[in-house]
Amino acid sequence: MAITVAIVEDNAGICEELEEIIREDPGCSCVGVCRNVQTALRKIPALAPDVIIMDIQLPDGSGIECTARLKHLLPRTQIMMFTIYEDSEQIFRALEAGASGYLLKRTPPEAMLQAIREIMRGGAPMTGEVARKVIHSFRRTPTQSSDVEQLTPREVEVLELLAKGHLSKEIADRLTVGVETVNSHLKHIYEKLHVRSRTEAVIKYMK
Amino acid sequence: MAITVAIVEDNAGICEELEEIIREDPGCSCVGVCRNVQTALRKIPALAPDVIIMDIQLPDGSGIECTARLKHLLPRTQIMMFTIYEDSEQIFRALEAGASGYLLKRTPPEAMLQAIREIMRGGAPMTGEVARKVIHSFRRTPTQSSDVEQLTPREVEVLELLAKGHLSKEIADRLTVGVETVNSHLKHIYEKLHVRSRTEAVIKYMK
DNA sequence: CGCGAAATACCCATAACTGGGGATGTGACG
DNA sequence: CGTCACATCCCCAGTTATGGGTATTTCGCG
Repeated sequence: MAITVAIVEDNAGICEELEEIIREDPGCSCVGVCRNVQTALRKIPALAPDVIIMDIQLPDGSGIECTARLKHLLPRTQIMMFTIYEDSEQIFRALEAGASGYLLKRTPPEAMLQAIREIMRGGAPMTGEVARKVIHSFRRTPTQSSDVEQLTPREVEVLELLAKGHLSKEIADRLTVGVETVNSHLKHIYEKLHVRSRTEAVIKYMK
Repeated sequence: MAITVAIVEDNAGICEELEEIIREDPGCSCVGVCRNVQTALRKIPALAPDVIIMDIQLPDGSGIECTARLKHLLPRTQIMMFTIYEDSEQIFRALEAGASGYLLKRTPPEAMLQAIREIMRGGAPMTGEVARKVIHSFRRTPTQSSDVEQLTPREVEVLELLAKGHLSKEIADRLTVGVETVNSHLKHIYEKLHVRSRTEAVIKYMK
């Protein structure tokens, strides 16, 4: 059975090019084309396509907002961003909204079919630069760890419970020690993390 | 000029296979092979290869720890994980440690050369399943918004300052209102978020 | 053995927070 | 005009947290 694809894209040229490529492939069929957010939200839920190709810059709103709404209505539909924006802000917001792929428009159109198959296989097709930005966002800044890592094992244990929102008394019970002990640990934690309250400590711990 | 590659891998068969594939490519050259973490940390810094292919399970420790140390010594070297582990825990820890690629061992060896070129171009080669897991980690859970979004604008303002670690008094000054007002807002915030302390509120706010 | 770090526990004063009450003014909405 | 949500302020009693001590035990290191 063919993969059903819907397109949300305002540029007529790109739109037709995409449509043609998809129609030419026997494994895919294009079931709908929308030129703006409003039409997309009205028509696509009924179509329930397997894949949506989504532009970001649309005449009546953002494709990211549109992605969030459609993903909510169609959780099993895979949404692939197809845009000129390659700044981290747009990328992360699109992924938060529920996109599973992110291709830049400079990507050769032929690669789109490849990407559609990839996204249906459970992959996440991305342009190389996008992938690198995503990966980089995981990088742990070596600053914070330096602070947290000079805590003793016991102090880390206390801090973990603190970061779950427990009171000192609850932490004491969990560790089967006195409240006074927890207070002592907290004092040391505050000193080492250079903070003045449990809230600040938790914020620092959670980065 | 050829791309220099070092391999950290304990399995002799895989190791030789990788080495051969790399040697056969005119654009790459294999400059070192290590069978464990200790050797890798001793030999590779002097080799300063362009790319390191890193296993995770090594006889004398974790390739993730090894990745963190090598990346610190050689910031411009690209490190590609090559492993059987596909659980999110390992993936994210490897990326945090500084890896720029993550291939599973079931990946056909021929794809390795492709991946090496990709990683040098500034990309981030990943197996499809890995890419999807990475992307999914960005998904915003719709739970948070439900709770937080029923706060009034002013309450959100207070919560934001709370999440920066400020005391009630500091929040009051920043908003040019009395401490009592901030306390009132806090009471309402606690009710709406179903929490009992500022720390819990901040945790909930930061997800 | 002596030293220091870590974990444990206690005391205490001050400060901050929590949760209950009530009170006022404003602005939106029907 | 009345109602309601919101923001503002106040009081107060009880709890919790903060920061300054001190002290004991255990454990590893030289």
